[in-house]
Amino acid sequence: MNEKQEVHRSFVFQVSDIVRLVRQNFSQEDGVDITRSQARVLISVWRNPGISQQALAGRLEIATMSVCRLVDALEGKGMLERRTDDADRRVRRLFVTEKTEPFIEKVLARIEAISDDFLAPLSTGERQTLENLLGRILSHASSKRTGTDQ
Amino acid sequence: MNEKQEVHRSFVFQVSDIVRLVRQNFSQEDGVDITRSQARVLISVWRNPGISQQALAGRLEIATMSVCRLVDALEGKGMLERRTDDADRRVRRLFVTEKTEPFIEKVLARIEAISDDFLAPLSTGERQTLENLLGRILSHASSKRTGTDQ
DNA sequence: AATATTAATAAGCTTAGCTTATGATATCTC
DNA sequence: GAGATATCATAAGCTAAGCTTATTAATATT
Repeated sequence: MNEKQEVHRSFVFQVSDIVRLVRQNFSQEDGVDITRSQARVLISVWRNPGISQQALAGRLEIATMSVCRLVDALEGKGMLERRTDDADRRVRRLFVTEKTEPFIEKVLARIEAISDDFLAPLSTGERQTLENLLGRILSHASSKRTGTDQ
Repeated sequence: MNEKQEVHRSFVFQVSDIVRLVRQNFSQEDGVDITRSQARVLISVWRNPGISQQALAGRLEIATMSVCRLVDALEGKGMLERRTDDADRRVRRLFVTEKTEPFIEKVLARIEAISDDFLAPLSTGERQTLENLLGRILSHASSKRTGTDQ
Protein backbone atom coordinates (compact mmCIF):
# COMPACT_ATOMS: atom_id res chain seq x y z
CA MET A 1 0.00 0.00 0.00
CA ASN A 2 2.60 2.56 0.95
CA GLU A 3 5.05 0.75 -1.30
CA LYS A 4 3.38 2.69 -4.05
CA GLN A 5 4.75 5.93 -2.66
CA GLU A 6 8.29 4.72 -3.04
CA VAL A 7 8.43 5.33 -6.82
CA HIS A 8 10.43 8.52 -6.78
CA ARG A 9 9.41 11.42 -4.65
CA SER A 10 11.40 14.27 -6.08
CA PHE A 11 9.70 17.62 -6.46
CA VAL A 12 9.51 17.26 -10.24
CA PHE A 13 7.54 14.05 -10.01
CA GLN A 14 5.42 15.22 -7.13
CA VAL A 15 4.07 18.19 -9.03
CA SER A 16 3.71 16.29 -12.30
CA ASP A 17 1.68 13.63 -10.55
CA ILE A 18 -0.56 16.17 -8.89
CA VAL A 19 -1.21 17.94 -12.18
CA ARG A 20 -2.10 14.68 -13.87
CA LEU A 21 -4.68 14.03 -11.19
CA VAL A 22 -5.95 17.60 -11.43
CA ARG A 23 -6.47 17.28 -15.16
CA GLN A 24 -8.42 14.08 -14.67
CA ASN A 25 -10.68 15.88 -12.24
CA PHE A 26 -11.10 19.00 -14.28
CA SER A 27 -13.25 18.21 -17.28
CA GLN A 28 -16.61 16.80 -16.14
CA GLU A 29 -19.11 18.17 -13.59
CA ASP A 30 -21.17 21.33 -14.08
CA GLY A 31 -22.51 22.64 -17.40
CA VAL A 32 -19.44 24.63 -18.41
CA ASP A 33 -17.52 22.82 -21.14
CA ILE A 34 -14.07 24.28 -20.81
CA THR A 35 -10.53 23.04 -20.23
CA ARG A 36 -8.08 24.17 -17.62
CA SER A 37 -6.00 26.36 -19.91
CA GLN A 38 -9.09 27.79 -21.53
CA ALA A 39 -10.28 28.70 -18.04
CA ARG A 40 -6.97 30.41 -17.40
CA VAL A 41 -7.40 32.52 -20.53
CA LEU A 42 -11.02 33.29 -19.82
CA ILE A 43 -10.35 34.46 -16.30
CA SER A 44 -7.42 36.55 -17.40
CA VAL A 45 -9.46 38.29 -20.12
CA TRP A 46 -12.30 38.83 -17.68
CA ARG A 47 -9.86 40.52 -15.29
CA ASN A 48 -8.25 42.52 -18.10
CA PRO A 49 -10.91 43.38 -20.61
CA GLY A 50 -9.53 44.61 -23.92
CA ILE A 51 -6.14 42.97 -23.49
CA SER A 52 -4.39 42.07 -26.75
CA GLN A 53 -3.41 38.49 -27.53
CA GLN A 54 0.24 39.48 -27.41
CA ALA A 55 -0.09 41.02 -23.97
CA LEU A 56 -2.06 38.03 -22.78
CA ALA A 57 0.68 35.70 -23.96
CA GLY A 58 3.17 37.73 -21.96
CA ARG A 59 0.98 37.65 -18.90
CA LEU A 60 0.33 33.92 -19.07
CA GLU A 61 3.88 33.22 -20.17
CA ILE A 62 2.92 31.06 -23.13
CA ALA A 63 3.52 31.49 -26.88
CA THR A 64 1.27 33.90 -28.77
CA MET A 65 0.30 31.02 -31.00
CA SER A 66 -0.93 29.07 -28.01
CA VAL A 67 -3.05 32.03 -26.97
CA CYS A 68 -4.41 32.23 -30.50
CA ARG A 69 -5.57 28.61 -30.37
CA LEU A 70 -7.12 28.94 -26.95
CA VAL A 71 -8.94 32.10 -28.00
CA ASP A 72 -10.14 30.28 -31.14
CA ALA A 73 -11.71 27.64 -28.94
CA LEU A 74 -13.30 30.10 -26.54
CA GLU A 75 -14.55 32.26 -29.38
CA GLY A 76 -16.02 29.14 -30.99
CA LYS A 77 -17.98 28.54 -27.80
CA GLY A 78 -19.14 32.14 -27.84
CA MET A 79 -17.46 32.92 -24.55
CA LEU A 80 -14.90 35.38 -25.85
CA GLU A 81 -14.94 38.10 -28.48
CA ARG A 82 -12.11 39.45 -30.63
CA ARG A 83 -12.47 43.12 -31.58
CA THR A 84 -10.10 44.85 -33.97
CA ASP A 85 -8.33 47.83 -32.49
CA ASP A 86 -9.07 50.92 -34.59
CA ALA A 87 -5.81 52.60 -33.76
CA ASP A 88 -3.70 49.56 -34.68
CA ARG A 89 -5.52 47.19 -36.92
CA ARG A 90 -3.04 44.36 -36.38
CA VAL A 91 -4.12 43.81 -32.81
CA ARG A 92 -7.20 41.99 -31.56
CA ARG A 93 -8.63 43.17 -28.28
CA LEU A 94 -10.27 40.45 -26.23
CA PHE A 95 -13.52 40.68 -24.29
CA VAL A 96 -15.66 38.27 -22.36
CA THR A 97 -19.11 38.23 -23.95
CA GLU A 98 -22.00 39.39 -21.86
CA LYS A 99 -23.75 36.04 -21.90
CA THR A 100 -20.59 34.52 -20.45
CA GLU A 101 -20.30 36.68 -17.37
CA PRO A 102 -22.46 34.36 -15.27
CA PHE A 103 -20.31 31.38 -16.24
CA ILE A 104 -17.22 33.01 -14.87
CA GLU A 105 -18.49 32.52 -11.34
CA LYS A 106 -19.02 28.86 -12.07
CA VAL A 107 -15.55 28.46 -13.51
CA LEU A 108 -13.96 30.19 -10.55
CA ALA A 109 -16.02 28.06 -8.20
CA ARG A 110 -14.95 24.91 -9.98
CA ILE A 111 -11.30 25.80 -9.72
CA GLU A 112 -11.69 26.59 -6.05
CA ALA A 113 -13.58 23.34 -5.49
CA ILE A 114 -10.88 21.27 -7.13
CA SER A 115 -8.17 23.10 -5.23
CA ASP A 116 -10.04 22.54 -1.99
CA ASP A 117 -10.40 18.88 -2.81
CA PHE A 118 -6.69 18.47 -3.20
CA LEU A 119 -5.92 20.60 -0.17
CA ALA A 120 -8.40 18.69 1.99
CA PRO A 121 -5.77 16.84 4.03
CA LEU A 122 -4.08 20.09 5.03
CA SER A 123 -4.92 22.50 7.82
CA THR A 124 -5.62 26.15 7.06
CA GLY A 125 -2.16 27.12 8.21
CA GLU A 126 -0.57 24.46 6.08
CA ARG A 127 -2.51 25.65 3.05
CA GLN A 128 -1.18 29.13 3.51
CA THR A 129 2.32 27.81 3.90
CA LEU A 130 1.96 25.78 0.73
CA GLU A 131 0.60 28.68 -1.26
CA ASN A 132 3.47 30.80 -0.09
CA LEU A 133 6.11 28.19 -0.94
CA LEU A 134 4.67 27.50 -4.39
CA GLY A 135 4.28 31.20 -5.05
CA ARG A 136 7.94 31.80 -4.29
CA ILE A 137 8.97 28.90 -6.50
CA LEU A 138 6.90 30.33 -9.32
CA SER A 139 8.21 33.85 -9.15
CA HIS A 140 11.74 32.58 -8.93
CA ALA A 141 11.29 30.22 -11.89
CA SER A 142 9.49 32.65 -14.13
CA SER A 143 11.84 35.53 -13.36
CA LYS A 144 14.78 33.57 -14.77
CA ARG A 145 13.04 32.53 -17.95
CA THR A 146 15.05 33.32 -21.06
CA GLY A 147 13.27 35.67 -23.44
CA THR A 148 10.06 34.80 -25.35
CA ASP A 149 8.45 37.41 -23.12
CA GLN A 150 6.59 40.42 -24.40
CA MET B 1 6.18 43.29 -13.00
CA ASN B 2 4.41 41.79 -10.00
CA GLU B 3 1.12 42.50 -11.73
CA LYS B 4 1.93 39.33 -13.60
CA GLN B 5 1.45 37.31 -10.44
CA GLU B 6 -2.09 38.50 -9.99
CA VAL B 7 -3.59 36.20 -12.65
CA HIS B 8 -5.14 33.65 -10.38
CA ARG B 9 -3.23 32.05 -7.61
CA SER B 10 -5.29 29.05 -6.74
CA PHE B 11 -3.53 25.76 -6.06
CA VAL B 12 -4.70 24.29 -9.36
CA PHE B 13 -3.05 27.05 -11.39
CA GLN B 14 0.03 27.21 -9.21
CA VAL B 15 0.89 23.57 -9.80
CA SER B 16 -0.06 23.67 -13.49
CA ASP B 17 2.20 26.63 -14.03
CA ILE B 18 5.09 24.99 -12.25
CA VAL B 19 4.72 21.83 -14.31
CA ARG B 20 4.68 23.81 -17.54
CA LEU B 21 7.96 25.41 -16.56
CA VAL B 22 9.37 22.04 -15.50
CA ARG B 23 8.54 20.53 -18.87
CA GLN B 24 10.26 23.39 -20.65
CA ASN B 25 13.37 22.74 -18.61
CA PHE B 26 13.36 19.01 -18.96
CA SER B 27 14.29 18.09 -22.50
CA GLN B 28 17.70 19.54 -23.40
CA GLU B 29 21.03 19.36 -21.53
CA ASP B 30 23.07 16.15 -21.09
CA GLY B 31 23.31 13.31 -23.60
CA VAL B 32 20.26 11.37 -22.45
CA ASP B 33 17.39 11.85 -24.87
CA ILE B 34 14.39 11.03 -22.75
CA THR B 35 11.16 12.70 -21.65
CA ARG B 36 9.85 13.19 -18.16
CA SER B 37 7.31 10.37 -18.28
CA GLN B 38 9.78 8.07 -19.97
CA ALA B 39 12.17 8.81 -17.11
CA ARG B 40 9.43 7.93 -14.67
CA VAL B 41 8.94 4.56 -16.36
CA LEU B 42 12.63 3.88 -16.66
CA ILE B 43 13.31 4.57 -13.00
CA SER B 44 10.37 2.48 -11.93
CA VAL B 45 11.50 -0.49 -14.00
CA TRP B 46 15.03 -0.11 -12.73
CA ARG B 47 13.71 -0.24 -9.17
CA ASN B 48 11.39 -3.16 -9.95
CA PRO B 49 13.11 -5.34 -12.50
CA GLY B 50 10.82 -7.86 -14.15
CA ILE B 51 7.64 -5.91 -13.42
CA SER B 52 4.82 -6.48 -15.90
CA GLN B 53 3.33 -3.63 -17.90
CA GLN B 54 0.04 -4.11 -16.12
CA ALA B 55 1.63 -3.87 -12.68
CA LEU B 56 3.64 -0.88 -13.79
CA ALA B 57 0.47 0.89 -14.92
CA GLY B 58 -1.01 0.26 -11.47
CA ARG B 59 2.08 1.58 -9.77
CA LEU B 60 2.33 4.70 -11.90
CA GLU B 61 -1.45 5.12 -11.91
CA ILE B 62 -1.74 5.55 -15.66
CA ALA B 63 -3.54 3.46 -18.30
CA THR B 64 -1.87 0.25 -19.49
CA MET B 65 -1.94 1.67 -23.01
CA SER B 66 0.07 4.67 -21.86
CA VAL B 67 2.65 2.35 -20.36
CA CYS B 68 2.73 0.41 -23.60
CA ARG B 69 3.57 3.54 -25.59
CA LEU B 70 6.20 4.71 -23.17
CA VAL B 71 7.80 1.28 -23.16
CA ASP B 72 7.71 1.29 -26.98
CA ALA B 73 9.71 4.50 -26.96
CA LEU B 74 12.21 3.31 -24.39
CA GLU B 75 12.62 -0.04 -26.12
CA GLY B 76 13.16 1.82 -29.39
CA LYS B 77 16.03 3.67 -27.75
CA GLY B 78 17.42 0.39 -26.46
CA MET B 79 17.02 1.41 -22.84
CA LEU B 80 14.40 -1.14 -21.86
CA GLU B 81 13.77 -4.77 -22.74
CA ARG B 82 10.50 -6.70 -22.91
CA ARG B 83 10.83 -10.38 -22.07
CA THR B 84 7.94 -12.78 -22.41
CA ASP B 85 7.03 -14.57 -19.20
CA ASP B 86 7.32 -18.33 -19.72
CA ALA B 87 4.65 -19.12 -17.17
CA ASP B 88 2.09 -16.72 -18.64
CA ARG B 89 2.87 -15.87 -22.20
CA ARG B 90 0.51 -12.89 -22.29
CA VAL B 91 2.67 -10.86 -19.97
CA ARG B 92 5.82 -8.94 -20.83
CA ARG B 93 8.36 -8.54 -18.08
CA LEU B 94 10.36 -5.35 -18.23
CA PHE B 95 14.08 -4.92 -17.65
CA VAL B 96 16.53 -2.10 -17.95
CA THR B 97 19.23 -3.13 -20.42
CA GLU B 98 22.74 -3.44 -19.16
CA LYS B 99 24.09 -0.68 -21.36
CA THR B 100 21.50 1.64 -19.82
CA GLU B 101 22.45 1.21 -16.18
CA PRO B 102 25.01 4.03 -16.32
CA PHE B 103 22.40 6.39 -17.80
CA ILE B 104 20.10 5.90 -14.85
CA GLU B 105 22.46 7.86 -12.66
CA LYS B 106 22.40 10.68 -15.17
CA VAL B 107 18.62 10.67 -15.34
CA LEU B 108 18.29 10.70 -11.57
CA ALA B 109 20.84 13.49 -11.38
CA ARG B 110 18.95 15.50 -13.96
CA ILE B 111 15.71 15.18 -12.07
CA GLU B 112 17.39 16.19 -8.86
CA ALA B 113 19.07 19.11 -10.59
CA ILE B 114 15.80 20.41 -11.97
CA SER B 115 14.08 19.93 -8.63
CA ASP B 116 16.89 21.79 -6.91
CA ASP B 117 16.62 24.57 -9.43
CA PHE B 118 12.99 25.09 -8.64
CA LEU B 119 13.50 24.71 -4.93
CA ALA B 120 16.38 27.17 -4.94
CA PRO B 121 14.47 30.00 -3.24
CA LEU B 122 13.54 27.76 -0.31
CA SER B 123 15.51 26.86 2.79
CA THR B 124 16.22 23.24 3.65
CA GLY B 125 13.48 23.24 6.24
CA GLU B 126 10.99 24.73 3.80
CA ARG B 127 11.88 22.09 1.23
CA GLN B 128 11.12 19.37 3.70
CA THR B 129 7.85 21.03 4.60
CA LEU B 130 6.92 21.30 0.96
CA GLU B 131 7.78 17.68 0.23
CA ASN B 132 5.67 16.64 3.16
CA LEU B 133 2.68 18.75 2.16
CA LEU B 134 2.78 17.63 -1.47
CA GLY B 135 3.25 14.02 -0.38
CA ARG B 136 0.14 14.19 1.76
CA ILE B 137 -1.85 15.78 -1.03
CA LEU B 138 -0.74 13.02 -3.37
CA SER B 139 -1.58 10.13 -1.11
CA HIS B 140 -4.93 11.65 -0.31
CA ALA B 141 -5.75 12.29 -3.98
CA SER B 142 -4.61 8.94 -5.25
CA SER B 143 -6.24 7.00 -2.43
CA LYS B 144 -9.65 8.28 -3.44
CA ARG B 145 -9.17 7.42 -7.09
CA THR B 146 -11.76 4.95 -8.35
CA GLY B 147 -10.24 1.55 -9.01
CA THR B 148 -7.65 0.92 -11.78
CA ASP B 149 -5.28 0.07 -8.93
CA GLN B 150 -3.06 -3.00 -9.07
C1' DA C 1 -15.17 -27.64 -25.62
C1' DA C 2 -17.19 -23.13 -25.09
C1' DT C 3 -17.00 -18.98 -22.63
C1' DA C 4 -15.05 -15.34 -20.09
C1' DT C 5 -11.11 -12.80 -18.50
C1' DT C 6 -6.72 -10.82 -18.83
C1' DA C 7 -2.24 -8.70 -20.98
C1' DA C 8 -0.68 -6.34 -24.51
C1' DT C 9 -1.30 -3.56 -28.49
C1' DA C 10 -3.30 -1.04 -32.86
C1' DA C 11 -5.70 3.01 -34.07
C1' DG C 12 -6.98 7.22 -33.38
C1' DC C 13 -8.51 11.14 -30.08
C1' DT C 14 -7.47 15.08 -26.61
C1' DT C 15 -5.02 18.72 -24.09
C1' DA C 16 -1.58 21.87 -23.89
C1' DG C 17 1.72 23.39 -25.50
C1' DC C 18 5.70 24.29 -29.35
C1' DT C 19 8.17 26.05 -33.97
C1' DT C 20 8.31 27.82 -38.52
C1' DA C 21 6.28 30.42 -42.22
C1' DT C 22 3.04 33.93 -44.04
C1' DG C 23 -0.03 37.92 -44.43
C1' DA C 24 -1.34 42.27 -42.78
C1' DT C 25 -0.22 46.46 -40.69
C1' DA C 26 2.89 49.94 -38.62
C1' DT C 27 7.05 52.21 -38.06
C1' DC C 28 11.55 53.74 -39.13
C1' DT C 29 15.08 55.42 -42.35
C1' DC C 30 16.64 57.44 -46.10
C1' DG D 1 7.06 59.14 -49.94
C1' DA D 2 9.24 54.46 -50.78
C1' DG D 3 11.53 50.63 -49.10
C1' DA D 4 13.17 47.97 -45.29
C1' DT D 5 12.13 46.35 -40.88
C1' DA D 6 9.38 45.09 -37.06
C1' DT D 7 5.10 43.52 -34.94
C1' DC D 8 0.45 41.05 -34.36
C1' DA D 9 -2.16 37.46 -35.53
C1' DT D 10 -2.65 33.11 -37.70
C1' DA D 11 -1.99 28.65 -40.76
C1' DA D 12 0.20 24.35 -40.67
C1' DG D 13 2.04 20.88 -38.61
C1' DC D 14 4.92 18.90 -34.58
C1' DT D 15 5.62 16.94 -29.58
C1' DA D 16 4.43 15.22 -24.98
C1' DA D 17 1.54 12.79 -22.16
C1' DG D 18 -2.04 11.09 -21.62
C1' DC D 19 -6.99 8.85 -23.01
C1' DT D 20 -10.76 5.40 -25.08
C1' DT D 21 -12.27 1.76 -27.93
C1' DA D 22 -11.35 -2.18 -30.51
C1' DT D 23 -8.53 -6.61 -31.44
C1' DT D 24 -5.40 -10.47 -30.71
C1' DA D 25 -3.34 -13.94 -28.00
C1' DA D 26 -3.22 -16.57 -24.07
C1' DT D 27 -5.13 -18.21 -19.75
C1' DA D 28 -8.91 -19.55 -16.63
C1' DT D 29 -13.59 -20.92 -15.72
C1' DT D 30 -17.66 -23.56 -16.28
